Amino acid sequence: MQNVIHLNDIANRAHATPWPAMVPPSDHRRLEALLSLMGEQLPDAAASTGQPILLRQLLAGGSLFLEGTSAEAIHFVRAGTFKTFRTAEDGYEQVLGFSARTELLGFDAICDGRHPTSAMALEDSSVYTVLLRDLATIARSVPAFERALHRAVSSSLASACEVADMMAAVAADVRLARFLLNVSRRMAALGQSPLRFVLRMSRREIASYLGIAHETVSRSFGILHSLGLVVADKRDVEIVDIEGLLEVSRGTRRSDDVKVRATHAQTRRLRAL
Amino acid sequence: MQNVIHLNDIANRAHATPWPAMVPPSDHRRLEALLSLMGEQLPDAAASTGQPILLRQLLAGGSLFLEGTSAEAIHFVRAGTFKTFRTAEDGYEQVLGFSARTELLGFDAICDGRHPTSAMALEDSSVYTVLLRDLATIARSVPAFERALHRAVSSSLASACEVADMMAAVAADVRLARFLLNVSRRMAALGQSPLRFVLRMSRREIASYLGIAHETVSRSFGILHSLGLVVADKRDVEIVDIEGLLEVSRGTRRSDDVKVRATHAQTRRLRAL
DNA sequence: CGGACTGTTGACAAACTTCAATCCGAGTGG
DNA sequence: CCACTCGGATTGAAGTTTGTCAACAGTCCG
Repeated sequence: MQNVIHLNDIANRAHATPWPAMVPPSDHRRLEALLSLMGEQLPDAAASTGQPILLRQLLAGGSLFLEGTSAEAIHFVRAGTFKTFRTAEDGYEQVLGFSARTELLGFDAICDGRHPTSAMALEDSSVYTVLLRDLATIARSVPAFERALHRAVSSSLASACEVADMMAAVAADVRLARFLLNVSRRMAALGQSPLRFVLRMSRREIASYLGIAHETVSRSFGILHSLGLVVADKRDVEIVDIEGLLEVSRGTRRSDDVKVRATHAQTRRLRAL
Repeated sequence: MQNVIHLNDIANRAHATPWPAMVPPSDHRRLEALLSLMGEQLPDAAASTGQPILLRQLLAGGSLFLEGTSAEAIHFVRAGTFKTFRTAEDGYEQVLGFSARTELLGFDAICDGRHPTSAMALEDSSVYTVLLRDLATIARSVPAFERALHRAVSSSLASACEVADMMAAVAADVRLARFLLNVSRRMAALGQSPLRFVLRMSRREIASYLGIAHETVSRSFGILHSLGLVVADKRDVEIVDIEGLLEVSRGTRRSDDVKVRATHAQTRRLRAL
């Protein structure tokens, strides 16, 4: 309900703002731009299929799609930042990830036709949207698009692993260190400074993402600061000692669990011979 | 290294066992079986492309692929159970997920050509293997395969969300409750009893997956037992009161975090008008 | 039977969540 | 225009959960 209102609102103000909510498709150039974004060569000129690729722009706080709604498209982030999240029955919001330029959103809805998550813009953002209806056609007629899609999906899976990496194994300050290093790497990949950046998400969102209380996030920032590793003022972050931060990020749980596990695995393999 | 040894060993004993490690491709029938497994219609007879789809069989404890090795194929689980995991420098093993029949493994390696995770069989298992070299060709020539692939990838993404759901938000006994319900649903989806099943993984693996100590897993089993919700003897589990288990699984953190967040989002949207 | 592993339980210390108070910045309304 | 409110962020104190260390029962296998 809220989203309907919201989307309408965005659409309504389209005439009054330099950010129209939905740009009508302009064949080929759009595809070219998308492939360029995703690091693929331009399609051979013959590939001008005229398939509709939409450019959609959202304001900070705008929803790209909502949990539970039917899946109609996938989206490649062109600019800005999104968070994906699920909302529990009691209203608790679990942040599942943050997505920046070149990342893919909405693909997890294909398997059952409904979005298992919501996605919201954390700042003014824009995405290339490909309708599911056209997906197979484009993929088949433009190999470069298919490659880009496969890589984007694969990246999504890989970064899902990183989420687990951060949440599952460690103390709060180590989680925060890993999070900051993760952000740092992403910034570098986007050609921005990996040592000085502005977080686009609130402490609460970070806390939900890392699986800790937001007060603990603040305290962990304090710990990293007192160790001389980072300087943070609200959302402005500077990494002072990245080596030290890496050192902290290596902390895990007690590791005796595992060595036995490895031994066990070897045992099983040997036993199998 | 170990895996090379291992695979060779498996291959060596192929002549002495009913479980050959690598079955030579037998065109078309293999593809048909794979598509049937993935819930797609048989391809039109014309689609007999003769693309190699391998059937690979592994013993309990065998590695399907190892973290850091170059990616050469993707795998559809035909039978058995796998765990995927990453090993930290200090040897701590973070379990990222468990995969059963119809699930896809190895796709997260496509983006950079190296496996970010390892996969190991928890019991005797078998997979259909499609070489990356052939992937685009098959996908383009067999639409049903492409659909199946997209759905499988999408499912992987969706279940990655569930991991986050379990690990990030809750007390240990709630995590365990969610885990058991998750297993229960998967069992149901595979046509087995959702109320009585055998876990294929150890307490340590569950603990790593849920991000808690293995002793805490034992204690949480004890709590769920004392609440009259489940009866567990080692890896044999019976869900006695699934409603009660669902009730427990709904527990989250204090939820005031979120409601404000929603208000905030609305504010931003309204402000934007 | 010894060795190795799984699973369970107890005790204690450490870390975290929660509740609470405060500061600050931004937008609202008088 | 300024006081006011609301939410973000930080910090303190208290209570609880959980991780860790340790010991032990049960199982499988050589």
